[in-house]
Amino acid sequence: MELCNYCNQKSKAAQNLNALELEKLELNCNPVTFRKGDRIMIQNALSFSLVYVKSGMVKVHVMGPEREQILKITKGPCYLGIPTTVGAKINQYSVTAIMETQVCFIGVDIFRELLMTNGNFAYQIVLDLCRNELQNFQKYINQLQKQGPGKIAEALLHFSDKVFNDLNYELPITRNELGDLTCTSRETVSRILTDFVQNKMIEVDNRHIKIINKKQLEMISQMG
DNA sequence: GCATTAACCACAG
DNA sequence: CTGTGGTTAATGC
Repeated sequence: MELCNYCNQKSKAAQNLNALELEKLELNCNPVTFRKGDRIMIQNALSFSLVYVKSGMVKVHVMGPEREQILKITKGPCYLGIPTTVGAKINQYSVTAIMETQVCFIGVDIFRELLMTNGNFAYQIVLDLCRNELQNFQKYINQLQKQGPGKIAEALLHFSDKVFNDLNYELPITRNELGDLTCTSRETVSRILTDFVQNKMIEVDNRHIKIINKKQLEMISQMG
């Protein structure tokens, strides 16, 4: 087993742990590598561990009454499942790898113990949860009040700014999933993308996206 | 009414 | 898995 002490991808929170605490963590930390498409957490399953994504990329999604809803696409390093594991026992959502992803499953009991005994650790976790919630509020508003082009523009910019830090990138998901992420249909996604191409805002080659006119995309994203 | 927007269906690469 | 065309329903001048 990998030793947490020597882990080169320690979270900001875990950097506050002392040798003894890291040893405890080690006993309840199980590293696993997932392939693209593998389910890491399953909605409605009982779970006693949360997930620390060391590297890779995942989608967090729920099956709603009508359709699949993607809550977010996120890359490591990050914690996932803290709300649903610490706050509930049954997973409220699923997590699926969209590329090769290395994670550690961390037992909820040891995690609770660390929260209670190490304030600096706990503070970093709270900080993380806060940022997450704010980001979620932002997404609610965007998705509820913007119309199609605004939502798609926002998603494209999100990948460019927050995920890849590049104007050129490989879209990690299908058009269908992009629809599930932005609350539109795959048909609408593909129409809007060709529209963006015709208006010279982006270039598209299958999954490859190149943002040419970022200003205008931002305009559309903001105007809705 | 008429225009806009987007979902649903169908069908073709 | 994607792109496109037709149809339909909702919404807003």
